[in-house]
Amino acid sequence: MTDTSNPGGGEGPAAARPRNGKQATTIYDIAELAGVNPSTVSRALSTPGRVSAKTQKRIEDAAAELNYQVNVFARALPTGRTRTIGLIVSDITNPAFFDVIRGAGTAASDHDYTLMLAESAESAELELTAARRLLATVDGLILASPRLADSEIQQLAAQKPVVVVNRNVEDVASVVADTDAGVADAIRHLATLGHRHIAYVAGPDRSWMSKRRWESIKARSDWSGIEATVVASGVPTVDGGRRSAAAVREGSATAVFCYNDLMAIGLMRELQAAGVRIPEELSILGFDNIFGSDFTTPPLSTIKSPLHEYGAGALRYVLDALDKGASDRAMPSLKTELVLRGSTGPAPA
Amino acid sequence: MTDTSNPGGGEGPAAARPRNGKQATTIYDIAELAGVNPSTVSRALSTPGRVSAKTQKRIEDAAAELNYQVNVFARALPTGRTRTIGLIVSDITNPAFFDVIRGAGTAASDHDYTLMLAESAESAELELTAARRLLATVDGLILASPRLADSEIQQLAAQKPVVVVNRNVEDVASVVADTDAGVADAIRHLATLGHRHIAYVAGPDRSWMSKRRWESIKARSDWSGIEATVVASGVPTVDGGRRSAAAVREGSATAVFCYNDLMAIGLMRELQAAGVRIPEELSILGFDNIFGSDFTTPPLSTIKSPLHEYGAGALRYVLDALDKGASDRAMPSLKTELVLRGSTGPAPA
DNA sequence: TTGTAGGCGTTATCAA
DNA sequence: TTGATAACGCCTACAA
Repeated sequence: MTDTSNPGGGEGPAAARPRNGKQATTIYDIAELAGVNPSTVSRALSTPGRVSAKTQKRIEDAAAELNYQVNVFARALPTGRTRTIGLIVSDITNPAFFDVIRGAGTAASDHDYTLMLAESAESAELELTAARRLLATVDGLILASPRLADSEIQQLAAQKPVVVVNRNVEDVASVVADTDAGVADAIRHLATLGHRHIAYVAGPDRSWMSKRRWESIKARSDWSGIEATVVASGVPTVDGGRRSAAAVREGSATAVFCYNDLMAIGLMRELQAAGVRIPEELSILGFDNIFGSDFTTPPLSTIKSPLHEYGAGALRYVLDALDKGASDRAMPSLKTELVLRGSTGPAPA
Repeated sequence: MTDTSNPGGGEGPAAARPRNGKQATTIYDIAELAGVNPSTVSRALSTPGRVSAKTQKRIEDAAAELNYQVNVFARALPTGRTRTIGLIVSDITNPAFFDVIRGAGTAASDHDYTLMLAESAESAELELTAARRLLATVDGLILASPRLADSEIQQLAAQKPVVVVNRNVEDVASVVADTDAGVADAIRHLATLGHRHIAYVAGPDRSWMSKRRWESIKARSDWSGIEATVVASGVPTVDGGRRSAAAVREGSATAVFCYNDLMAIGLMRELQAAGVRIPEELSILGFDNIFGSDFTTPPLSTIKSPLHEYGAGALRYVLDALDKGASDRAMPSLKTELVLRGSTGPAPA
């Protein structure tokens, strides 16, 4: 269709060097040009301060002139370090991970690290494969909403620093927000609006956070004298939400929390398609406050998660663990927050 | 807040080896256990077929018993190959890239390659940095909707196989869909509905595809005797679309194409907020058919792009280039397609 | 402060 | 078919 020209001539087995045929420049070239020993070049370039200012400059100039680029593999071989952090998200199409990714990415850049991103498409097997593959090349790993078993995660964490996001695993560092704060506000709000019975549409069974959210809702409802029940569970997608519509209608709840915004959107649309008016007949709440949660009519009320901080916090933690060997750094306290929009209203009479 | 326990004891400089203290097993260990030379192990494990069936099995058994894992750095040093392909997207928060990423990711897995994902956040500088960094470690690179200058891309392509998506760059392989097909259908549809004047809200000036889409719209409008004008341009986001609302209202067009769905959604919402009824007073069309483009009220009419195929096709091309050295493989012919939903209707009288 | 020399784990060349 | 041996590019004791 468009350009099908040769994107670069192959030159057989010499794939290591640039395709223009010239050898990539090494510290030996620099050493020669600067009139010093290669080891001095290595020191100057990797451990600034261990070389006299004069030779430092000479070496830097030579490096610049030769357009030198470190060979990360050669460096990784003796050190084992790559200045790279891996991030695995359970579903790249879930906008909730946008900000997690951005947060981790910018935090990585800030520290001159590179982020390697992979997704598991909600599959535990794929996740394990990706994790193992990544772990071989990165210095540390962040698992966002992992579907892996605790034992598998612990096994990974035994090899290199690992941080899980949105989940707790014994002996593994984790970044989780305090869901209680947002949930408390939400339930207080619903109580004020006259709701006496609320429902929860849960996420996947393997989701630690889905359970956590339910516990929070349940505790808070009890406290407020409101009845709360789990009416369904499913995949944490728009489609999963759609499929929960029947169960929701069968119940007698006048307000329903969904495990996340995606499910809430699916539920709302399916219900509306069946003629149910939102929020007049039913109030709907999501979790996370993802991109697009305000596109719907009515716009979705939701409990906002500090997505960006998940990513940034997790990354900083990994870096700390890398630096200090062990990390006793306290995780920042992250809070959720109620975002009221149009999908919640007074309980029907 | 949650678990802040030590995610793994540091053991000082020996970061290369597993944290349990044991050395990682090498081909030397296998050689010893199997009673052969390390070089034979290397052959057996990397170039199957160059070793007798008997020793092959012995080596594989030994490798399995010792739970051997190749050291990718050590392998990359002499070969220069990592079985890794880089993918840089201009904006990770644009759902249009979901399927591009998925397409490339699964195609990579199919061929036992790993995808490294990075984003440039619509910044040419960040993109160049990311591209250079990636290029050092990957075997090939895919640039999706790059903001780089042609010359910069050509420079990258001179080093390793590079494919650009959604853009044409001389002497660089590219994957682009035929926008004419979908645009022709759309304009025929609008003409039938009585529209005589349409507008185009363009994307970023650096976007090759934005220009391409305009050309297609213009050509097709001329052909149908419809007047077509560019009324605005901006960042390809919801917000960018919002900001084009004023310019759109000032014009006299009764139907407007936006560079992408994100802009179309922003425009529609801004207009609706100002009391404009869609599609009664104005028809709106987007491009790509992204996730969420049907969340709006009315749901968005759009021209669907073969997003998944962009990713898969680009990846296969890179792999081909890697294999054959040069690649004269023809790109698959990709077509766009009109998706009619609720944001288009008869021209107002 | 700088030079010397050995090693990181694999692949590749050359003999045997 | 297999074994010995030299790269690959960099880092790091150790010695000067």
